[in-house]
Amino acid sequence: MSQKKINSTNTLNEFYLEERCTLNKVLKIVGKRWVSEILLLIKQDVSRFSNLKECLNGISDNVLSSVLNELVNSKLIEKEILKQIPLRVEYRITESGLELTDIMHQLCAWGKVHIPYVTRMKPGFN
Amino acid sequence: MSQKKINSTNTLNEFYLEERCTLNKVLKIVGKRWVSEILLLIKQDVSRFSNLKECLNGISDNVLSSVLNELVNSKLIEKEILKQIPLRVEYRITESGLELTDIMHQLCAWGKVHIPYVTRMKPGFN
DNA sequence: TGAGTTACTAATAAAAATGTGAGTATGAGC
DNA sequence: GCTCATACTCACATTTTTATTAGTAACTCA
Repeated sequence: MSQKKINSTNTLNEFYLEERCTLNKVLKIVGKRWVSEILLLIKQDVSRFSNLKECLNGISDNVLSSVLNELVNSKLIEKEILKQIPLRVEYRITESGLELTDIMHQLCAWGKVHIPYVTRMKPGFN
Repeated sequence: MSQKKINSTNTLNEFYLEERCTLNKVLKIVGKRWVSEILLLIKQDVSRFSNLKECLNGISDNVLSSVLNELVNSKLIEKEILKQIPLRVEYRITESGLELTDIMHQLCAWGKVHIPYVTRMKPGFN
């Protein structure tokens, strides 16, 4: 994994923005790849590691695991380890996470109206 | 600038997610560093390159320029080149961008309630 | 002619995000 | 004791994102 260099301009800029407005902290969490999909799947009761993996074509164990950890850490989901054999773990969305998904749905609705007109930069263009 | 490798798993995963849900396209645009700040500043009539730069401690010309281009490209802002000497350019938020900022304010309000409880991963932890 | 200003762009470097493949712990069942 | 399954973790490689430095175009004013 990457090690952060505490004094790099990159990290300083990140801290600066997170101090400046909470929105930047929020976007730092939900703006990462897979995060919103995983949150929405868990909301729809896809609650297990292996089920999530099935639903997300191409995600690797490592990445799924790390996103789940961050979501637990951010209290958007909860993790329950069931004393079963074989080992079984369930993830569930929290009240806080649920509120966030409401806003994400609005964001998505906005996108459906406005994104068709958006041409993303072609690779290598910018 | 970076060149995209069309067939890298990274790029394929990105396309997969953008196909899967518009939300991922939206987050890909607004989840980038500086983007939300710049959009909100332009909404507050900070309309010129140099003024934006003053407001954003530490942003470099290159980065500001590339974010502005992407925002124009995504039709969240408009660019007007004024026939003045010295050269003067003004950016203004569009109707679409304005709608987006409404949702961003909600996201920010959510963050103010829930983020205090969030401990971000320490550098090097995950 | 040459310096100054605004609003950039290009090449490249540094850092972080993302992905790969192998390995781990637990206990069941053969 | 060996293999299997689930749900991971770790070290390392790849790719993208972000930042740095230098330079450009257009036009003014001295």
